[in-house]
Amino acid sequence: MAPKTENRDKEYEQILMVLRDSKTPLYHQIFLILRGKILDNTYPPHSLIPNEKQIMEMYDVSRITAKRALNELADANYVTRQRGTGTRVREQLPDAPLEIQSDDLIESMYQMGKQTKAWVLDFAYIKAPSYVAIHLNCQEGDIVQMAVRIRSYKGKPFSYITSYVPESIGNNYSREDLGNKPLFQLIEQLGIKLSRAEHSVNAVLADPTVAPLLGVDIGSPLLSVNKLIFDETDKPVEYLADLYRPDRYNYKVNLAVTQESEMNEAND
Amino acid sequence: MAPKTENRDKEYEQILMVLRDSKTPLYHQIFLILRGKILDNTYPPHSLIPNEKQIMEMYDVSRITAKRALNELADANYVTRQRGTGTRVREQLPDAPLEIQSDDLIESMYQMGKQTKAWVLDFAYIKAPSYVAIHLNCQEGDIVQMAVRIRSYKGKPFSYITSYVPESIGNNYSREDLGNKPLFQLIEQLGIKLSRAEHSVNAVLADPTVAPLLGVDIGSPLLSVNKLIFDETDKPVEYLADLYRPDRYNYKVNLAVTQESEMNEAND
DNA sequence: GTTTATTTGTCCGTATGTATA
DNA sequence: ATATACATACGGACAAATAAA
Repeated sequence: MAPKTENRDKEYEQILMVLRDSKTPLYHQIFLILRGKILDNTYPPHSLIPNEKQIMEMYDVSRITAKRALNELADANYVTRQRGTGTRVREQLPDAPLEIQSDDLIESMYQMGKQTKAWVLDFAYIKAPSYVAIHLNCQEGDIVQMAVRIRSYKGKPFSYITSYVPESIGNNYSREDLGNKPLFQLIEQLGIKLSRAEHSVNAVLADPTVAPLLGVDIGSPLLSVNKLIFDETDKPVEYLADLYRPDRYNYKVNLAVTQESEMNEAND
Repeated sequence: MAPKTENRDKEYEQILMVLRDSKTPLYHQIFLILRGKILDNTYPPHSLIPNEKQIMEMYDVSRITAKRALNELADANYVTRQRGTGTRVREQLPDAPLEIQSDDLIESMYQMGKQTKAWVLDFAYIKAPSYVAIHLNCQEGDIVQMAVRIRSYKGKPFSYITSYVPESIGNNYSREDLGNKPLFQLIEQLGIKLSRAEHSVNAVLADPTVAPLLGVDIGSPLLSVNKLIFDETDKPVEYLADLYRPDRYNYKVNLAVTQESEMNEAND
């Protein structure tokens, strides 16, 4: 394929441009890329990751740099290296990311509350900004409770959560409550039954506000999940804007075939 | 809160550092940030987005720069501006991102095939790399069919897809077939019934290989979705590593409360 | 209906870096 | 090497439309 090889050359030029323009050492950038693929399960436990020669070609670096990146992974206990075999992902990973199956609404939120700790950064009653009012289906001036929390897993922060709740619901619990119990439990204690949620998942860059709080560099990738949670009467009771460190949290979904889709299939 | 104001100052220093180190103009960076929030529905249609003064404070820029970012949004038909009122998100967005509800396995893949076009970049039979073999539950040497495709929505590329399929399945269709029909349909034509899928969602940075193909800058955020698809006998038949432009694709999930979780609740 | 605050529009002058002739 | 032109970005000032008190 002619255009491909043509592109290849340009790509390689760009690799040099980009990787070298950064202030972080080359070997550490490669370390981060490979660690990312280990933590997101692209390279699952027990798999062989690219060897020194392949890394030399992929990133156009010297063998010294490639080797150092792999050795960093080994030093950090992500992989084991063996002469003649290669570099293999360990069974037990250090700082394995929190994995939560986002299949069932309550169960996933329950697991989140059980396995992680929250720290309330901000807690205030404010006039609903236009975009929050639209999500919560209320008026622009209406008072809503806004809270900003950091969630930690095994003592390390992994998510930055901004929540908006209508005042009528929010003023039944305190700032302290929010640090001790998951928001969904505080809401359910009021006799409100949650029924469903809409999640919209995106990728964004860490901005100067969240980067230091999550302990990442500005401009590193974060998973953004906007959640709108409804009660039994299909009224929105909670709007969340969550940001996650991808190396400390895995958003997982299980999909199945439903009855309907099997019918749709038949129609083709 | 004392620590917060203390952080604020540091943050602002960093804003200057980071935003200004980039070669792209300040007003365009702010344009991109705001456009992202419009496209991911953080700022839904008809909502007011931050005004010039708020943007001046948020990003520590002059009014000229803030204004220009907002005017770029207006020129691109994302918002309408009105003196005394503010800047409001339009009802009809140009280049609205593709939204697919990833609730049902078949339906979501069917919608993807129906609404988008695929272009096969690469098509080859290779020895399964270690990490692919583990996902597909086969041996490391086994032959698998690897294909790389670009998917476009309304003529614009939005996803970079790498697929791995066992040889026994893959050699029943051609490279051309793959450009014309969704992979899941080609597989189902062989009498294989798909039953479930595991999705793992993450955020990554565009590397020099995918960036030009998706038409984004290197280092811009991409949504990464690793998909493992199983047949009726729970054998993995397809492993996909997908990368999406977040401004052209919205990954959406609907969660509901199941019977089980209501039982778990009762146990607390 | 009047006043006031908010928000955008328009204009000035200045400084800096980049690209071009 | 020099001069010119352009885009970016800052600060300040005033006008006009809108909304709230």
